[in-house]
Amino acid sequence: MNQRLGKSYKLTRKTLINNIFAKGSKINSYPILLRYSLTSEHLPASFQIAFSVPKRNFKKAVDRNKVKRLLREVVRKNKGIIEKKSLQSENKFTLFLIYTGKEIPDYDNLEISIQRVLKKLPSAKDND
RNA sequence: CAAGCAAAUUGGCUUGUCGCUUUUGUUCAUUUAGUUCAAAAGAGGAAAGUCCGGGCAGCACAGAGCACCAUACUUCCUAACGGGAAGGAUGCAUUCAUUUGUAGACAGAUAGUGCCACAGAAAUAGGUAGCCUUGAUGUAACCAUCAGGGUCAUAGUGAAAAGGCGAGGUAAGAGCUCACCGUCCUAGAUAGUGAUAUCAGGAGCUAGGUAAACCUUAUGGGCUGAAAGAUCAUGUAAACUGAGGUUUGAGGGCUGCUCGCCCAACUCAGAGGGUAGAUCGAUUGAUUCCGUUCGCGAGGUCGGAACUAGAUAAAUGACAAGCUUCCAUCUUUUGGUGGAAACAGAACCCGGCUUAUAGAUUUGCUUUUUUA
Repeated sequence: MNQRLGKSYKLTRKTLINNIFAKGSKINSYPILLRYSLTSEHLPASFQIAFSVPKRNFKKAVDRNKVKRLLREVVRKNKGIIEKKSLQSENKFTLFLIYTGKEIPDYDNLEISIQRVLKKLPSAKDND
């Protein structure tokens, strides 16, 4: 199965990010906070996602990098969950994943947490 | 041999699976963007703090003064520096020894102002006690009282009390005079590029500290930073360019103030702006390595070779196994079990400084123990 998560999956456009925070929904399940939205614009990939680790909880850049790499790795292995949710629709997910924990997680526990959050995502529906 | 301190160097490795960024080739589609597969490359000594200096870029590069800021022994290195090298003087420690080591924003306290608790007669200046002495009065005299003069030798202080010590000298004293030491001065001599050193001559010698207090002197400094700035692409501004041109001044500009300078209503012509995005800026450079030669050294000359991250909501990772090192514990030992892998992540690029840093290696110094 394809487990790639390249550059096209990266959420970079400012307007889309602002849209998530303005109109999107959120799922809070410690230590993960997921904000998401649906868009009908053309995206180069099946969804786009951004990762964030607050500077408040991790003062050192090394630690923030490590957590973000772990987050990206887990999502890469589990991206099928997101793709299944939007198979039936023209719209695509834009996601913003924030790690709210205060300690560096290990891989296995983080995978359980993220799978739990992703499964709460509703299935996408076409706009009327 | 062990421990400590200082300096320098180094800053884990291998395999498998799944992935990320860039470049090159390649497949598909094609105006591009994209996409398949393969190969190559992919964090540091501090990438950090953003403390100095420079390159580069822009700001309308006439300028002057004041203010403000920085620096402060000498010579040299460097693109430059507040950095570095070598040296000088001073303090401290050490030594037979200016012998060795070490420290520091090491211009000026004789331009001026301020501050210095407590103590002390007195703190930058006077005369409290004391000593010596003159006059008056009292007294036989010693002496006492009053008024004046000289003086810092004596004084339970203090960080500091009019260079120190000895001799002469004096009514008592005093660099008042002298020897030695100290201090200051010199278009002096010698040595040195120089800071300065040694010697010579002169001055009786005007004074404690603080300039990381104000300040003075000398030298230097325009401001803003890569979110700078440039280009592209639906098209039309009050912003830009050129020509003409009014007002004497409201407003604006390249930092704070003053002066000075410039722009500026409007008309005509030209050219296109903003938001989002993309590309350039952006990695070939005061580059790295090797050799050569000059220099005590920091470094410089010459020759050869190499290309060594280029991301941008920001790549360089995850999992598994093994090795290596360290720690704890069990064990007589071999070894077993468990844990850990320092500090830390490029963001335009260089040169420095500062701070963080487990373990390993090397060198030097100090101390202790053991053996001979």
